[in-house]
Amino acid sequence: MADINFNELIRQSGGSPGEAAADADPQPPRWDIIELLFFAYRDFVGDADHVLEAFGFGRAHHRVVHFVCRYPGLTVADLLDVLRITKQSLSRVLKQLLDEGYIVQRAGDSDRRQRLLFATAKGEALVEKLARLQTERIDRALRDLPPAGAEAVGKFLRAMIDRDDPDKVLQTILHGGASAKDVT
Amino acid sequence: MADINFNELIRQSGGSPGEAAADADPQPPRWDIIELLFFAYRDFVGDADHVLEAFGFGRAHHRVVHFVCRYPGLTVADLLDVLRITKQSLSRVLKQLLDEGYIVQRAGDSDRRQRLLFATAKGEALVEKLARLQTERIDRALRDLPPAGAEAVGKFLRAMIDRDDPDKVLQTILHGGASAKDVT
DNA sequence: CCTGATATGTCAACATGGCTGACATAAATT
DNA sequence: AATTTATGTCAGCCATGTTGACATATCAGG
Repeated sequence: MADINFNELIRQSGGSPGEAAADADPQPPRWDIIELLFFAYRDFVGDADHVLEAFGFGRAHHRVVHFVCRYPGLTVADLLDVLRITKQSLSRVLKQLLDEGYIVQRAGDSDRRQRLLFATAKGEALVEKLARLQTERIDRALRDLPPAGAEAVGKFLRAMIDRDDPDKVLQTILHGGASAKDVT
Repeated sequence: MADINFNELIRQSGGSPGEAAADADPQPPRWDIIELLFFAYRDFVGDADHVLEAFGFGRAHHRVVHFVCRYPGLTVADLLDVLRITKQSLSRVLKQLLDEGYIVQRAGDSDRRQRLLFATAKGEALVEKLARLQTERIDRALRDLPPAGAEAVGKFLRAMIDRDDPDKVLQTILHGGASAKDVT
């Protein structure tokens, strides 16, 4: 293995000292948070990856069945807004999930062009299995924090999300509170 | 657009009530955090994506040049550990970054088989440009938190990362503190 | 009722960035 | 001298994103 001593090699926080020399470093890069986000998210989604592999699915399938399960009656258009992918990309994974009985469609009530999507019991079971894994990791990470700390984490994550052009699901998450029915 | 009322459709937190009926719901899924992580990370990396596109690069290039810039002298093997990809995948993007002058190689001192990687000024400029964008988002999100809140976010992210089989870079991040030289 | 807009589905082609397997070279190690 | 290690490279496959074009069903308005 390589024998580098990283502790001597880490780039120091200050910028290269050949610039204007007095620009007061407006916003020193948050190297720590940037990298922690990378590693944390990698391991977070990694939990699900192993299980998904056994089902012959990928992350794309997880995202689709997750949001359909969580927001029953979601239309295809809504799902496209949430995932921000093209309908061609969606249709590939959605078709598999439909064929294999993880999701069912129903024509819309007021608009019969729409396909309302619902997770089957099979789909719900998969989503819950995956969520359980990820929840374990989250609980473990929140366990050592005071209640105010856990609250801060939620606030932080919300504040990291773009406010402009939020889709309906995102609106619900940001404003409705996860088990909402108390939105005006 | 679809006219679903999400507030009526959100799946309630409790599980399906057809089970053992008295298993006390060991760990209710953290739907909120799971979804916030998805959206937050999507927007977080989205910042960089637009800039990268202008350079003809993708996320893979960003990760490589980022870690090389941050940990100068990183070997190829170390980089593979950090990114957890195969050398074939790495070589594709690494070659481009070398050809276009964002990164340079040098033979190792003690082991001349190794290729120590260093970011050029051009590479550093790109990394800092991207880090500045992401830092703005992070600062914005931390701004409204008390100091204890920001600390909680860091702790949370660290605790979300797998401890087993950590590579050297990760060791440094988790234990060395971002500007470390005080590790025994 | 006809017309145009909308919601969805589908075909074809392509790009990125993962992967495996096989093999080559140079340098270190034994 | 033989083996192992660090790296590079070729060839091909897979998952998942993209664009463009086009078909169908349905809604909505004159």
